Amino acid sequence: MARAALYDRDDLIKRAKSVFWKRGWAGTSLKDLEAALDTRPGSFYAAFGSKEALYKLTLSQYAQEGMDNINALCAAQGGLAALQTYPRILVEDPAMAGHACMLAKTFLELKGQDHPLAEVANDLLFQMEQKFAALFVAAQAAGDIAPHRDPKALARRYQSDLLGLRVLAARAPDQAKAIARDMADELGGLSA
Amino acid sequence: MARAALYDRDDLIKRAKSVFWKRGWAGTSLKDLEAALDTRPGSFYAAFGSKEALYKLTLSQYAQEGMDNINALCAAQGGLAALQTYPRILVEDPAMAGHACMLAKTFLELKGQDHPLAEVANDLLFQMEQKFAALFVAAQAAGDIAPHRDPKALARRYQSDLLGLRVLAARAPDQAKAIARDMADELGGLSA
DNA sequence: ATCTTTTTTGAGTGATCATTCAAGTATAGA
DNA sequence: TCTATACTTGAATGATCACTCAAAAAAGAT
Repeated sequence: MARAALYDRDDLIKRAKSVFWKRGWAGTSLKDLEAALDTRPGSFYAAFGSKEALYKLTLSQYAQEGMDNINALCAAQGGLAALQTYPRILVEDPAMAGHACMLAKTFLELKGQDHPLAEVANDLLFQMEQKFAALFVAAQAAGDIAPHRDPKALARRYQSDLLGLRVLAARAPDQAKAIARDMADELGGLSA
Repeated sequence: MARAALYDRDDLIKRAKSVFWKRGWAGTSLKDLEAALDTRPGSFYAAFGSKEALYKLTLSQYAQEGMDNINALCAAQGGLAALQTYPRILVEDPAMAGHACMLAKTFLELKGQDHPLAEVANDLLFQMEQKFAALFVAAQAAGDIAPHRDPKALARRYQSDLLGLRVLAARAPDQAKAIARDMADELGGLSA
């Protein structure tokens, strides 16, 4: 054995995620990361291998947190209520508001350059969509949503609305709140 | 008098717009632009001054084209019908599909770096919103939308939905068509 | 044909980019 | 205490970035 690392790896990923989320892929330089992580190049590359590998880790952590949030909401309130509350949280939680969805930002920034990270973000977005679809299925089984509705279509529309909502939240936070309310109301009207 | 320029300025802006739209601000290098415009550095800087100045011109041209499209739709079909057709066009027109809204992309990429272009994109998005609001007002006056609805709120929601729609259109074009249809249907239900 | 004015060319600028690596430092096990 | 093994440091790498500028080329005016 020998010397142990001075840093907490998960904490470094968390800090990197915050920087990448805000500044994007090309907008974040290694100097930015070294400052945020308090790390010198050698340690950085020993720990993560490359800027791209670290970005990938932050995307996974970001998506996992999103899943955790949904699951917590779901356990506390049930499926449909969770879907209704989630937009409001996205818009009101100071940790979220101000930045749009990191997955969507990554996809939009890098898709046109055929960068591998765009595909990673896209996959994670699809996983989210499937999670939403599962919640719609459950809500339908519980009788909260009329039988003739297609849960997959509802999930896609829900995610699409969420994306638009979060772009607006980055532009005009107060107006986003009204739209989050509208979304919740509409979900309530799906039983007919 | 003396030698005349070899290029058509508007055509150069159009070509630059296409590159910037696809690759984004940081993802587009001057080499990319020189290749797309068939221009050498000296001419480029004589014509546009800087990469940023050209990007600004492309944003304006992009927004102007959007306005023109809306106005044409409006003249042909009337206000509400135009609002209903627009999402479908955005998703089906091969010139549009595949890329999300350039204004939103620009805003999302550059907002976190406090880049001046983010504010430019934001302003143009607001102008679009006001255009939508005017159409909702007209549709209300024509009796197509119930009096208790708030046209400004409808416009914000419409734009938000459009943004989400166009992100999805960049990810999964075929699924976006179904959502464009949903949006049109919902607008038809606003008379109650 | 010559002059004047403008555009075009392309090598060159310094800055910054992500990344590497040899040398220095710290620690667990013997 | 000594040694083996890892981690940390920071100067250096070549590539690419947006941009400049002096010289060459082109064309209307006379």
